[in-house]
Amino acid sequence: MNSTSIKVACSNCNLRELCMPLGLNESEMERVDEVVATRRKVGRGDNLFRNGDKFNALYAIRTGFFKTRISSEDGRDQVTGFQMAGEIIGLDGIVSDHHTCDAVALEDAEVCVMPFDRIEELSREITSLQRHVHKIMSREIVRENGVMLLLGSMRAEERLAAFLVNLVQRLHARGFSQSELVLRMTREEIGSFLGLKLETVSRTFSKFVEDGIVEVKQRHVRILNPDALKLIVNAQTCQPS
Amino acid sequence: MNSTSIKVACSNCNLRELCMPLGLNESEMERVDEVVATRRKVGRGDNLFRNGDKFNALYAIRTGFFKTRISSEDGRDQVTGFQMAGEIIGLDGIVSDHHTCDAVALEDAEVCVMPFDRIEELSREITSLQRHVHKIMSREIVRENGVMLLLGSMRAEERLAAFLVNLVQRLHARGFSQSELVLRMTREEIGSFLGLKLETVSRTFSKFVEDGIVEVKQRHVRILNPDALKLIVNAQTCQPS
DNA sequence: CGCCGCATTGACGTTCGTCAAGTCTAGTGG
DNA sequence: CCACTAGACTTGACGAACGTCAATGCGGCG
Repeated sequence: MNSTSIKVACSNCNLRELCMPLGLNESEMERVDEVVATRRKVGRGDNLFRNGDKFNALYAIRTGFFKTRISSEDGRDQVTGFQMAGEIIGLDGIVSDHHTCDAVALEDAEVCVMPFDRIEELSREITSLQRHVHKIMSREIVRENGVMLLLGSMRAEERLAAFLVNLVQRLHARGFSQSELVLRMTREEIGSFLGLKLETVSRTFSKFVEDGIVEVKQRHVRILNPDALKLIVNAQTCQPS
Repeated sequence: MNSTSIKVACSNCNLRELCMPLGLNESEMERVDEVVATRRKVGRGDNLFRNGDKFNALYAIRTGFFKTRISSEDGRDQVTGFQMAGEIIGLDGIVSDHHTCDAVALEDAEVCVMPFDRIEELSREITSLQRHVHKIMSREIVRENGVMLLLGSMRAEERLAAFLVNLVQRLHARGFSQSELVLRMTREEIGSFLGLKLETVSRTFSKFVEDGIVEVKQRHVRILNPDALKLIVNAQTCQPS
C-alpha cells in the first residue's frame, strides 16, 4: 500500500492528453512513464514550492487546485495564475535553478514529480516529447500575454468576466459543467490575480447578479447567460446606458 | 557584397554571450553557427511577424529595437515587451505553430533567423544548447511574471520607475551608459506597456523632473538620482507628504 | 516656412480603492 | 441543540488616482 504500489502510470492516467504528447508508440510511452519519479501530496494551504527553493522538477497536477504568487520586496504580492488538474507548474525555476514564485495548494492536492534532468534527457531521444515540452512553455508565455492584456487594458467587469469564462472553459475541458463552478479561491485571491481589490471583485459579482448574468452563492457560481459574459469580455469601451 | 559574404558567425558575434550557451567546445560552436539560416533586415515600423503568421523560426536581434504587441478582438492592444540586441523573439509561436502577437521594429533592425526545426534538432545533440533554449523560455515566463506584478499592483510612478530602471539596466549590460538613455518608443507605447494612458506617462515624467530625479528632453532621458528611482520602485504604499 | 506627429499641461469626470459597518456561513464547544 | 466565534463576504460613503477631452507647445522635415 505504499505509493509505488498504487502508482498510476501516465499511460493509464485519465489526464494524459493534457500532460503528455500525443502519438507516442508503446515503447516511448513506457519510457515517458518513468519521467514521473514520485507523487507528492500537498495539503490545503501548503506550499508545493516557495520563492528561493532549489529547482529540481516540474510538477503535473493530478488532483487539486493551486495558485502561483510572486511578492515584491515591500510585501505586496500578485497571484500570477490558478492551476488545475493536468496543468504543469514550476517552469519559472528553470532559468536560475531556483523558483521565483510560490505555489500554494488551494485544496488538498496531489502532483506528479518530474525531475527536470530526466525530462531533458528523455526529450533528447523522443522528439515528440521535446516538442511537447517546448509547447508547454510557449503556452505559458502566451497565457501570460493574455493576462497582461487583461491587466493593462480591461476594466473591472471585463476582467472578472474574462476570468470566469476562462475558468469555466478549462473546467469544461476536464468534463465539468459549462455553466456551474465552485471557486476554490477567495475574493481577495481573485482580486490579486485581476489587479483589483476584494471589494471591487465582490461588487462586480453583485453587478453581474443584478444583470441576471450569473447566480452567486458564496463560492458557488452558476452562469445564466454565457453570451452576455463573453460579450462583456470583448466589449467596446463605448456602450450607451 | 551579398549577405552571406559579410556573414558574421555567432562564434565571432559580440552578442554571443547574450544569445548563445556558454561553455561550448569548438566543434559545437561551429554547429551552433549553422542554426542561423539567414539574416533579415526590418525597417523601422515594419513587422518582423504578425499575429496569425506561420511560425517557423525564432529571431535573435542583432541590431535595433522591437516591441511586441497583442490585440484584443475589439481593437485595444497591449504592448507585451520591448526587445533589444541579444534578445530572442518569437517564442509565442511555438505552441500553436502560429504567432499570436505582432513584432514591430521601432528602429531599423537586423535579426538572425533561426529555424526552429534546426534548433530542436541540434539541441537534441548538444546538451548545453538544449538547456539554453529552456532557460530562454523560462526567463521570458519570469519576466512576464514581473510585468504582471507591475500591472496588477503598482501605481503610475512605480510603474514608470520600474520601466526606466529595467531599461537602463539592460542597456548597461550592453555597454551603454547607466545614467543616460534614448527612448525608442513613444509615450503612447510606454503607456500601453505599463497599462497607462500617454498623458499619465507624460505627467509622471514631469513629476520626476520636478523632483530632480531625471532630466527629460523628448526621448532623451538622463537619470540624475538612480537611488531615488529604485526607491520608488520598492516604495511602501504609505508615504507622508 | 508651414505642416505634422509627438509631447505637455490643465480642467473635469469616472473608476476603483479605502475605510467602516454589518451579514452570512461553517465550525466549535457547551 | 444552540450559542459563539472567526473568517469570508457584502454594501455604503467618500476620496484618490488615473482617464478623458481639449488647448497648446515643440521639433523635424519636406
